Amino acid sequence: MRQLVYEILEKQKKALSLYEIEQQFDNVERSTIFRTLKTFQDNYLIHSIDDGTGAVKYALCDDDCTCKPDDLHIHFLCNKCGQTHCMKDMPVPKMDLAEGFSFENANFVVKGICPNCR
Amino acid sequence: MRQLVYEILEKQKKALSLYEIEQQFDNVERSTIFRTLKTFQDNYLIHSIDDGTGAVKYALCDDDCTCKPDDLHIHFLCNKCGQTHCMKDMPVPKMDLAEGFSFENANFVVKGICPNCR
DNA sequence: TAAAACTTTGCAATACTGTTGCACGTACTC
DNA sequence: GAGTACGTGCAACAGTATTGCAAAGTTTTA
Repeated sequence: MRQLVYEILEKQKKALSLYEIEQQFDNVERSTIFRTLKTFQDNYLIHSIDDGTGAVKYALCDDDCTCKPDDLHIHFLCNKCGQTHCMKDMPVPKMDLAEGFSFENANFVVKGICPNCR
Repeated sequence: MRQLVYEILEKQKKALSLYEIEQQFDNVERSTIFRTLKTFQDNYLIHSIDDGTGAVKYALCDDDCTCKPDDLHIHFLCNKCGQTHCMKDMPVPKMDLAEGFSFENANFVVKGICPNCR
């Protein structure tokens, strides 16, 4: 199961939701995939993205990814097809926060139209 | 009803979820507030923020806000108290997207600890 | 002013995603 | 072969968002 889920994520260049992964199988329970993804996440194999569509999406981490603030990159959500792309070469810019605010994490989702949908 | 909801949002400096607004009333239906907020949103009085907590939050727009890409600002979610602050003086940085991607909108949520929680 | 038209509200029900409890089955260990 | 650990599927539940419908309230119109 873990191998299969991993392969599905590997094949895709985009981030997939639990539901989308489920669709790739004939007869596998949501909960099974859910727990597989959770295992992956606990072991830093994947990262999850909340792109605001209501469904969390998952994508493989790079080999050297530690899922720490330094590794954060931007995600792109296409308003037309709903696909979420990892912009792994675009780090989330560091912001100078107002006095008293400390930085721990960030979520930067850019929305627009992807090349396939123009 | 609209006046009351507006006043609640006006009083708060942070963004409120549907549930939090509901708490401010004694006996008002979620759906009523929901539709009120929707009306506000349709008329560009408020903007909604999905900070990844699972509940969408709402905050008043500035007078001159058009809710267009130029008006986008950063939001800060405190990992301790869960409150979401509008950083209205911090615009979302413009990113040079890869070839073929067009920009329409963005959601930039910074997470950390707010001054009250340190 | 009374009827008609429209708006707002509350209740109930539903959708969707995520999450957990439990039982069964398989595989591994001794 | 008994015992243990793990993975899977089913069913149920949680939380938020959303909609249909009817009753109540408000405005318009003749």
